[in-house]
Amino acid sequence: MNISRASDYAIRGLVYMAKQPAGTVCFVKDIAKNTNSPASFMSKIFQTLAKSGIVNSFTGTKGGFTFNTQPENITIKTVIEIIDGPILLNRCAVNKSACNEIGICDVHYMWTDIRKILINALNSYSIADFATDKKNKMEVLSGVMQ
Amino acid sequence: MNISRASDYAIRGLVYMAKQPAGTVCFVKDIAKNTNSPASFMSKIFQTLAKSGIVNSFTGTKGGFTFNTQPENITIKTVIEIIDGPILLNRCAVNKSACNEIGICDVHYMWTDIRKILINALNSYSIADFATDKKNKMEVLSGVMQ
DNA sequence: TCTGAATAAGATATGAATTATCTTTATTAT
DNA sequence: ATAATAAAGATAATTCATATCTTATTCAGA
Ligand code: SF4
Ligand code: SF4
Repeated sequence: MNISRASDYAIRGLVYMAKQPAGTVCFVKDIAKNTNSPASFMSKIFQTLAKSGIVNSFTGTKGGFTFNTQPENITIKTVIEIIDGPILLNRCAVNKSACNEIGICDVHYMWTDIRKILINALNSYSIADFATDKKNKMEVLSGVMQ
Repeated sequence: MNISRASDYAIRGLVYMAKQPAGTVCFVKDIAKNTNSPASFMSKIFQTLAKSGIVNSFTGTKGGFTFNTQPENITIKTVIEIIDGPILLNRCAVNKSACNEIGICDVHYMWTDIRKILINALNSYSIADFATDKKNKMEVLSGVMQ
């Protein structure tokens, strides 16, 4: 039921990037430091993000990462899918051959239903939502905070 | 993000039980056979369900399991929590000491929000929903099925 | 042009959790 | 007694999450 640590790090790493001036080339070292995450692990994570195309990577001295997609257009669902793979609560959700009960299973439908709800929720937040001042964000996201 | 196999088995095992006449004492052997699940594993799972109190266990010949809570009142959330533990998408959701970013973390609020949505969805289905004829169930749950 | 530092990319290792299975014990009906 | 059942505990196999280590790439400066 948990998302992985890797996804948590990825999201917060991208939020850190989104807080920098647009176009800034960010080093893994700095991203890791500012998110209290292991640099070596974060490096791996950003490799995966780069492969997916949502960030650019530049090797060598002065290398690093920049956004290739606007933070507004990167949803939490997108990030989790890149890092953890397809979002699913039960194996039958996406892969028909993952379970041979499909067709006779009473509860299969429920999982597709709940999965839709979850995906919708994860899609309703973008990286950009967290890049602005925290107080403002809270007010925007929750409507009213006391 | 996945629920465990154990929870999947538990849910389908309980649905099988709910299909039997009320009060029937069910053997793990039969529950496992009718759900295509490993009997030894299912035995372990029902031990846990019994400990939680939602089913009764009877040892000895003609022993087995019966409901201790009406299937209508056993939601999917209940079952998953018994088997997999508290429902959470990220470690910060329930345990404040699980992450030392809490307090400074930009995205913490999001996880509490999405968690609520997920829990609500899991609570909207009960074991009894799947114990009746499949076609009827589909119609009830989805409103209109084509 | 060389050398070295900074960086990402790729390969490997560790550890924990999941998914079972096996064995023994306790209980009960016949 | 015997057979049938679950409970309990130990252990094994597998998979996955997590993290580190090694290699390749790029660039700046001598
Ligand atoms: S819910 Fe049904 S179809 Fe889905 S994995 Fe479980 S048994 Fe298979
Ligand atoms: S979202 Fe923030 S508070 Fe929650 S686990 Fe991740 S870093 Fe910690």
